[in-house]
Amino acid sequence: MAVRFVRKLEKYGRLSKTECQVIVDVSQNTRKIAARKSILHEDENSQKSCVILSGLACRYKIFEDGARQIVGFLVPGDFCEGYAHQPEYHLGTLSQCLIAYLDNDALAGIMDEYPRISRNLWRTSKAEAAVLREWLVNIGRRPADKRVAYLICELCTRLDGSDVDVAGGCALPVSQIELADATALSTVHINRVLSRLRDNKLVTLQRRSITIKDLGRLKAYAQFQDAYLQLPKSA
Amino acid sequence: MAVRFVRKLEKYGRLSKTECQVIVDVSQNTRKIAARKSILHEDENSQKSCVILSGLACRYKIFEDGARQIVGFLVPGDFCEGYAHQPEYHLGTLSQCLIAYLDNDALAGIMDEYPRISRNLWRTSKAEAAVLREWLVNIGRRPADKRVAYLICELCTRLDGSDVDVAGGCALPVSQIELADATALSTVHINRVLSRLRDNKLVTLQRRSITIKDLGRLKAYAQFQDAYLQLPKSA
DNA sequence: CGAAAGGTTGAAACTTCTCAAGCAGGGTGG
DNA sequence: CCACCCTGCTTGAGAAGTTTCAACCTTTCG
Repeated sequence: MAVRFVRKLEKYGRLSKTECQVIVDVSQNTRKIAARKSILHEDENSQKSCVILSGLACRYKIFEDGARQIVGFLVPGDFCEGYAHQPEYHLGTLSQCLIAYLDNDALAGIMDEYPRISRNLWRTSKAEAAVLREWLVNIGRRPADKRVAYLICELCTRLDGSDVDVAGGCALPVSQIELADATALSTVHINRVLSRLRDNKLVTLQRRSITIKDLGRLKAYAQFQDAYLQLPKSA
Repeated sequence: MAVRFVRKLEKYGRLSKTECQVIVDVSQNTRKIAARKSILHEDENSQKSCVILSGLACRYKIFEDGARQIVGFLVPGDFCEGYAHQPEYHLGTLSQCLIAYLDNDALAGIMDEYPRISRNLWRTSKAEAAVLREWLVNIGRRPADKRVAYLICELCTRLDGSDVDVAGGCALPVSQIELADATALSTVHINRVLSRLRDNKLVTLQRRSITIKDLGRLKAYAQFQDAYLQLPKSA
């Protein structure tokens, strides 16, 4: 996740010509349906991995009582693997997505042939863990307003690092429900937080698009440091 | 982290004879000092990794205001890498530990020589991410009592999977302060939670040791499933 | 146009935190 | 050897943040 994989994608592109099964997953426009309709059910497809080529997706865990915790977003370029041992986790789309699937057996063969691939996958996984740590800290230690602001900073920064242009504003197909599930807050509270952030002229999130007047101010407010994302340009 | 590395440790053992610098880090008995005294400061030693051979350690992030969030515990056999891009993270001991340090340059050389190492490191990193996801869900979606119970289940299960014998009770050098920092609760609340768990005869945590009358009952209460730890025997 | 999903608002309840004070025990110095 | 001190644990009470419930509004989509 997290790390931009332009270079890596080229590699995967090379691989996909021979090994990958590229599938267009045209999910419904309705976000909720799209999110509920998972594209990688672990119990069914744990032997597959995928790369997000376009669109926005997320990983989430569903509890028996229906509660959901989103544990990460996936932007174009992100690699995502099935969790063989965690059937309660799913991968779902938040918008129309183009996704390249990759059979895990094929991946194993590729790693044998190209040793650098497994090293890159290690990097990928470490980057994902770095993001998870930040989410943990964010949910664990920050109050609601900064928590939401921080998540928005991360999403925008990662989108900006992929193919999306996030200057001042862009499409962000995330509903308040999904924001709530990602930040471990209730939807009602998310709503109040967003209106406060809007009143404070920090960020406006409406109609599936986001407007940030002053990204620097938002980052400062959220105490957001992008080093953990290990973006090429952040160095 | 998370995954038992008995087999892997043998490999590291082989490596350490030639490449690793094995250092005994005898931290003070006082837990707090030990925890505060980090053993891998990112700004200083980001080019080093290590393997915990014995004892209990943790990773944590410190905020400017002194708040701390523990993002993971390390039990014997766990591999731990420096975070070059996240200087606010540290690695600290919770008890006397024996730690093998490994220079990252040496590690890179080893990976060139033994391609399977990088694949194993990928596995390691994926296992760490799996644990982080569970922590995220735990902190995000579970009420305080179950949250603490869940963490205790994880710690005991992982310790049981390393060299420690956890039948009914064992040493657990974790203070209430550290539990609070790991579960994103206040120490006062941790105290009340622990006394409730004790009253309900689920778990007793006193004097640096833990007593569990009925582990199955505790796991059921915490809704703990150990599949994500990918223990050899859990299959 | 109607239905369904998501967004908005208010009020009450609940969980958790903060502040504050006191207790317990282990290690250290007199 | 004892007293002291420091750290961690315990307890109470009030405050704060967040959730829940419920109703209503708005937008989207068929």
